[in-house]
Amino acid sequence: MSKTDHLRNVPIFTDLTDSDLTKIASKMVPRVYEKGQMILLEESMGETFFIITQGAVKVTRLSADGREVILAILGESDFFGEMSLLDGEGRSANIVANEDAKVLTLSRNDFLDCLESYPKIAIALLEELATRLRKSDQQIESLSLSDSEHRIGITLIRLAGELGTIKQGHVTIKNLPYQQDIANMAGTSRETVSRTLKLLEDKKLVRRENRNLTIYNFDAFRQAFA
Amino acid sequence: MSKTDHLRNVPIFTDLTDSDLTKIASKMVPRVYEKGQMILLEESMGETFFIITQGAVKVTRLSADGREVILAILGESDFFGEMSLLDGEGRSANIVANEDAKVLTLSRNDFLDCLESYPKIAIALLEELATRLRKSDQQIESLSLSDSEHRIGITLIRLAGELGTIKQGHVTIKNLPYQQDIANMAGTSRETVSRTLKLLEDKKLVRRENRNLTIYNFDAFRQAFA
DNA sequence: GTGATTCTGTGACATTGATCACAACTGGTT
DNA sequence: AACCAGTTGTGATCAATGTCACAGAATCAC
Repeated sequence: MSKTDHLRNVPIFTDLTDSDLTKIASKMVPRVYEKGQMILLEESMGETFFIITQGAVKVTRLSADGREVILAILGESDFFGEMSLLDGEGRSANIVANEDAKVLTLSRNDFLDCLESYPKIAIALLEELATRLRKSDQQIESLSLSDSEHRIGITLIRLAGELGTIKQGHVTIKNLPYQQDIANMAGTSRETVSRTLKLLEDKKLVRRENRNLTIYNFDAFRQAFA
Repeated sequence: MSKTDHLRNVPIFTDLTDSDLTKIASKMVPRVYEKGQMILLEESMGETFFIITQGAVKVTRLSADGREVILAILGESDFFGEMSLLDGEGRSANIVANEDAKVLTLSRNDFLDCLESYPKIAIALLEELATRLRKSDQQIESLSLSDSEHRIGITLIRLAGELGTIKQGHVTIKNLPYQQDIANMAGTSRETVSRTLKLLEDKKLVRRENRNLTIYNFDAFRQAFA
């Protein structure tokens, strides 16, 4: 798949003509990372915009004593790095390749040029940031008000949205992340995730086999937890 | 103060010329709310953009059983309502006047027109959303990793930023919100806030008198909690 | 000023869920 | 097959903090 083809799938570029896409694509530089590799480090100045063309990355923050919060897991056609470019502050999160990943990068100036020259990109980006803010707000709510079982349920819903495939009403998350990662997304401990997944299985809400997890009735599940 | 003067103070309009400001101001309609009044209701479709010219509002989400999370407290020159306009989703939060408040409103169409006609507004708005997203991420981190004392400390820092006045190194928050509201911002209980404020006072980190709270050494305080 | 209402302080108690410790499993490697 | 590192399951323990209950303060309304 060509660079241009990749760009076409990215929400913020969908409104552009092919020739505009090609122009932008020509400025983008591909890079490759292996699983576990750090892509962006907290505290460093962000100077690059990234689009994921293959694989997945996790966006994290680390506490002083080394514990980790996972803010998001991003996959193909998702992008990151825009925050520092927009408000000029240093990076506030780390990005790590969660599996082998390929990305396209755009320099600060080229990115800002795009925004100036294509107002549609700016507006689409606003849309995307609004959506992210909405998700963050939900996350804050659930961390504030829900117990660990609900938080884990909500985390599974998030994962289903990002990594799941639907098949006649039930959603399967292939290659479920490690329990430690789920814990870091849900703001709880690894052991609690282990116990809760078992509980959900006992309640016949989900089934696990190998590294896959299936939510039997996704709508009911959402109803129960969100 | 005229409408135009108010607009000039709003970050997303600062780059505009006076004549542009006047043009926008002419489309804005003022409204007044009294303390406690609901300005926007969750679930309803957002169709208006608001700028606060006087007073303060709180942005909340409510759980099924009536508990409340306060996502933000907004004051003069802050704005809200833009999220639904941008991504077309229904409202995800409630807005309540926290004290008597005056606002200027802009209709959906006029707002979107502004974005199209003044790319600078779009870019400034991107900046603002990036900043908010950053704050949300911090909030998620602290809810996930910090104990109640730290979360309350961080909440006081947020409040200081929004409502505080600096005076030779120490910051005073006049008219400290009720403990219940602080609890709803910090994701803890009212009683814990009461005990923790006392603890911070015992540690000589803050002083309380009447409804004001002073943080003696703001930098040190931030160091200790953020 | 008096009463009513709303906020705050504080003890007692119950509970959630973190932590520790270790066993069992899994998947890859030699 | 035997090993090993990385995951997961599970019991025991315990501290943090939510909840309940009520008293004392502050504020508001008349």
